[in-house]
Amino acid sequence: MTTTLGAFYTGRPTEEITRDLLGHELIYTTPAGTMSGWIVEAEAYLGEQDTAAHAFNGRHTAANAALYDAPGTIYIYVLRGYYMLDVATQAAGTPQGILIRGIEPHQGLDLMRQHRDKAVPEITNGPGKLTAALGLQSKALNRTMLGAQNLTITPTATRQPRQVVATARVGVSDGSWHDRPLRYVVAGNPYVSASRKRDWDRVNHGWVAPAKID
DNA sequence: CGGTTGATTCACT
DNA sequence: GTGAATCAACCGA
Repeated sequence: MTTTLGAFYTGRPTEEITRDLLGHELIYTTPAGTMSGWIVEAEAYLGEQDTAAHAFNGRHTAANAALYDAPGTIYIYVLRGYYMLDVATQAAGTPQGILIRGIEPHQGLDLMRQHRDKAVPEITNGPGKLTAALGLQSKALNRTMLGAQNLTITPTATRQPRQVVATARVGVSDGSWHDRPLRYVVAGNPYVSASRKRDWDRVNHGWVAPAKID
């Protein structure tokens, strides 16, 4: 059987895919070095019906065309000067997707610091922050597939969340879907955006087991 | 072609 | 917690 990386992103509801994506590792390879991190926060956007989605009501423009592409296609857009990283889910023509909102750095933290001079966890605890840390400051990869260039996400989880919590999406205050629990986070992880210090799991960061020593 | 708008972040109080 | 910066993209004229 042929398994493509994109196969992970279709065949079941986008909510389920989004929840499942926590613990997968985002890996960006550049001439200066490799940077990677475990996904700790992500949001599902469910297409034409979703009042908060870019494809709400069938909106289809040059800027959001990636959402209509094959599952596993990278969707990058700029919001208030910040680059956002999404992955298209579902078959081509069904414009659903996942916004990556937080990663826990694994490889290349020093390189991330060169791109974004902040202490942990502020370096990658938001959607615009993590792209800045990676130095992903262009739309060059928009509408390309994960794994086709120098940005990929592991097809399976490399760490397992102890508990996943679903909440309303951040920055979605209007529309009938504003309360839907489509944001998934690794409970207790410090790299979850706007998380409280007192809620952090300082020992395992909300994972079932500590990271392996490479 | 100009006014408006965010799936945000940061510096303040 | 609140306000302001910021800018590509959208939309109506």
